[in-house]
Amino acid sequence: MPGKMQRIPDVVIRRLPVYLRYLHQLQEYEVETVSSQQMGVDLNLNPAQIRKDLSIFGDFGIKGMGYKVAELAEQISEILGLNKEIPIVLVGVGNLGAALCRYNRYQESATKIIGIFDGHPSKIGQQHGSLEVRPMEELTEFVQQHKVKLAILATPPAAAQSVCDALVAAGIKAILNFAPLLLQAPPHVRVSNADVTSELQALAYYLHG
Amino acid sequence: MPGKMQRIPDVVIRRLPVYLRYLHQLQEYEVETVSSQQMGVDLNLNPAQIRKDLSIFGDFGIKGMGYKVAELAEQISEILGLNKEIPIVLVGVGNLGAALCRYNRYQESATKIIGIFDGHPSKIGQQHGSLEVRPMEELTEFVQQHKVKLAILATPPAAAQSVCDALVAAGIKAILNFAPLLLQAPPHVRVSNADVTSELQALAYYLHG
DNA sequence: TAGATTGTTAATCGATTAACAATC
DNA sequence: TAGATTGTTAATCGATTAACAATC
Repeated sequence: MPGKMQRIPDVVIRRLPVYLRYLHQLQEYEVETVSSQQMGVDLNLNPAQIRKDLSIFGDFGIKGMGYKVAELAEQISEILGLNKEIPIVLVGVGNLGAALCRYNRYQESATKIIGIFDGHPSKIGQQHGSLEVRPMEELTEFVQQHKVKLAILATPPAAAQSVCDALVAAGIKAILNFAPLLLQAPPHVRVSNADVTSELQALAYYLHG
Repeated sequence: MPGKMQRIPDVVIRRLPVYLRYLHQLQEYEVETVSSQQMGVDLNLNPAQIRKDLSIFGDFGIKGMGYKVAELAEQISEILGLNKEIPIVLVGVGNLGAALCRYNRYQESATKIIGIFDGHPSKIGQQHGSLEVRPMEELTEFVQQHKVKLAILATPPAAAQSVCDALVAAGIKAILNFAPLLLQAPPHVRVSNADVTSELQALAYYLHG
């Protein structure tokens, strides 16, 4: 669909990592091709939806045959921009932050935490894996020097908005926010909320009803 | 709207905790009433949507005046079932699990982790806050004895599906899944995915484009 | 009362799904 | 070729938003 401009819904973008992980799994079992029908069964999705999602980005399938697993995985990686390493800064090295930090090392994903920051003096210099906690004062320079565009925010809620502002000012384009509050950020900065308490509260609804 | 039966979209349920937190914030500032207009501005939502969401559950507002903050917070808590403590079991006490465990104590929310479990022998008996890691063998009995309906799954992906099966068999009704894989669960069990890698990969898309 | 704001209906918008011609 | 499965159009479904009568 060359040249055709079109807004891609966020809900589609959020399914791409799901497809990608599934394809990687198939690769482990040395499956070479897969149909949208089969994907639909395994992922609990409508096959037409899967085909539609994929066809937004190109004609990746082969009629009568399905999709080549390795090729499709490659294409989705490319769409998401995962072919090169994506550097991340993490701000707030508390319980959760430290866990994410260690978690980071075992994952083989393009996204990689390369700098960790905390506002609390006692934390500065602490070692987490191969990373040392840096003071907030170094944030802007670090982000700009390493061309970091993605940040994880895991501070206490009281500090979150000012950290967010600092990240935005430093040129960050997207934030994964674990702090339990609604961040105010300009429209060109994408914020994704991953607050555990809210998730649990929403699930609580389904326990009665 | 007494007696009127209607399916409530998940997207509405997921907004309720957002409203609730906002109302709690207003309470801290001793704001007594709030209009959907004001809420819309502060939460970046359409006021009509907020009114519609709330009116599904009852007539909580006062025409010409707005909503009483304390009363609305109470109502939403009730809708979500947060008026009584909601016991949670956490399975998988790795980095993330342990962090969630400690995190748990500082939050003042109705949802509370009361039992933590791990399949790895070396972890059994470890203390995390006031909780001691229990062996998987005790899971079913614990869940049933304490009438636990909500679980957090934070095991490595290889163990996740069998843990999920065990949780379902024990009578769990909802699972917050941090493991990076798609869990297969029966329709009466609600699964919410909170996989960090997928979140980051989706955000990666917005860094170029 | 006059002004403000709700709850709700109707209009709009957007996403999902069914259906099928194209074609491997 | 016959069977299978894509990419895409059209139909459906559902969620968001605008508009406004009801009313505090």
